[in-house]
Order: sequence, then structure tokens, then C-alpha cells
Amino acid sequence: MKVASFNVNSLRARLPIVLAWLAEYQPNILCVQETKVQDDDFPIEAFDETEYRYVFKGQKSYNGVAIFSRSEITNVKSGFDDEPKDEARLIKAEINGVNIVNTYIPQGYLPDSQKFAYKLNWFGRLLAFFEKNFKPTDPVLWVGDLNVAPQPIDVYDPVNLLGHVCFHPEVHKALENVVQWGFVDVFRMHCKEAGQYTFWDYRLRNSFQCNLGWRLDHIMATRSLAEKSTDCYIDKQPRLAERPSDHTPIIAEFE
DNA sequence: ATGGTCGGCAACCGA
Repeated sequence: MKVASFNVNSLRARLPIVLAWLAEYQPNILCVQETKVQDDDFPIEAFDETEYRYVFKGQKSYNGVAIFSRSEITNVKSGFDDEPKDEARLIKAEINGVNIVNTYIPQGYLPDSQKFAYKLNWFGRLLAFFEKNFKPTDPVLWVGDLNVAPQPIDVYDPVNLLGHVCFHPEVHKALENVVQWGFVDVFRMHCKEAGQYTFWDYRLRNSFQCNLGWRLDHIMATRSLAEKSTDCYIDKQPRLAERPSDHTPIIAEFE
């Protein structure tokens, strides 16, 4: 089983890239974030021509998550139970007995801002979500753009970037609290190398060419599932396409 | 050199 996560930065703008990527990599499951499309305008026709089924929850302009799957998708639910639900940031489903939780976690703007406090709180709400819906012994995959680079080897300049909203001690603690519930970082389990990134800022000149990146997109698995993972890797091919996203897909393979 | 990127969507906001 092949599972992937990809922040597409607009599904409609990236539609040919996503379709070509699905055709080439043939994952069983693809989770996407930042679809930036409200549900009425989701490009269902394009995906109805593929073998993929899909579920999605979006809103106008911002956020938006979707899951594509070659197998039946059941038990779909978006958002938290309490307010604000953030439906366009969290979608959960069950596929072949595996629970998929696809998240687009708030970026946080600046460390002093309300948005950063909201981000930190979001991890707490997510932990409560896992505690309520699953047991750590269940097969759960938590994937998506988590907007956190967990370790110094996950950012291009750990000294100067320390304190950034995506590389901040409080965010590291918030992430760790959720991971401690029962997750294994599947990419890190298979690759200990520094400089393996999934995001390069558009605003930095030549950030991709110079590999000035961040590892913000993750595939987390509960222990029983992680033990079945055979490989995990980051795909940089879409950056070479006509219209690259600032993120690139991460793929995990399971027995 | 007083700049430099995207996408959505129609003036800026978010990343």
C-alpha cells in the first residue's frame, strides 16, 4: 500500500500536475491540502475520469483538504466537534481498515500573534480528537501539512530560523505531545539524513535550487502500522513541472 | 538594485 501527502497550493491551478502525478505514482491513497476551492466548485469531473474515489471539504480562497483513494472510503468526517470546527483543515476517513486523518495545520503567522496561540491550541485540540476517536493500538495514519519542522536537520538554517512559527520550541512541544499519544514519524524512521525537505518558500530567490527548505509535510503512523512501513521518501519531480507548488509530495509504502 | 513569489479573486490576505 502506497500513501502520499501533497500540499497542492490550489487544486484547480495544479490540476494537470495532480492528475499526472496520480497516473505516474499510482498511490492507493493521496491526501491533499490547500485545495483552495469551495465544495460546489471541486473539480469532480476530472477525477471521475480516473480510478480514484474522493472526499473533500473546502472553503472559498483558503485552506481545503481532500482524500483520493483507489479503494472504498467510509466513515468520513471533517473538522473538530467543538468550535471553531475548522472543517477545511481536517478530514478523517477509513480506507481498507486504516484510519486516515488528513490535516492542514494553521501556519501561525508570527510568534507574538493570536494566530500563533491558535496554532498551538490546535495541536491540543487534535490530541483530544485522537484520544476521543482512536486508541494508540488502532491503525491510524496522521498525514498532511503540519507546518512544523520537527528537528534542526529539518530546516536549512536551524540557528537563525529558531523561533519561527514553524520551528519554535513551543510548536515542537505541541507536536511532541500529539506524537507521544502514539505516533511514529515514518519518514524519519527510514531516513536519518539532514536536508530532506518538502517545502521551499516562493519568496526566497532560488530556494529550491539552493535547497533552502523545510520538512513541514509528514506521514505519521501508529506503531503497529509503522512496523509495516517498508519505505518513505520525498518526491521532488513536481518542482520541475510547468507550475510547481511550493510543497512537494511525500510518499510512504506499507506491506 | 529602495526590489524579489504565488493563488484567489477582484482589494488585499495568507503562505
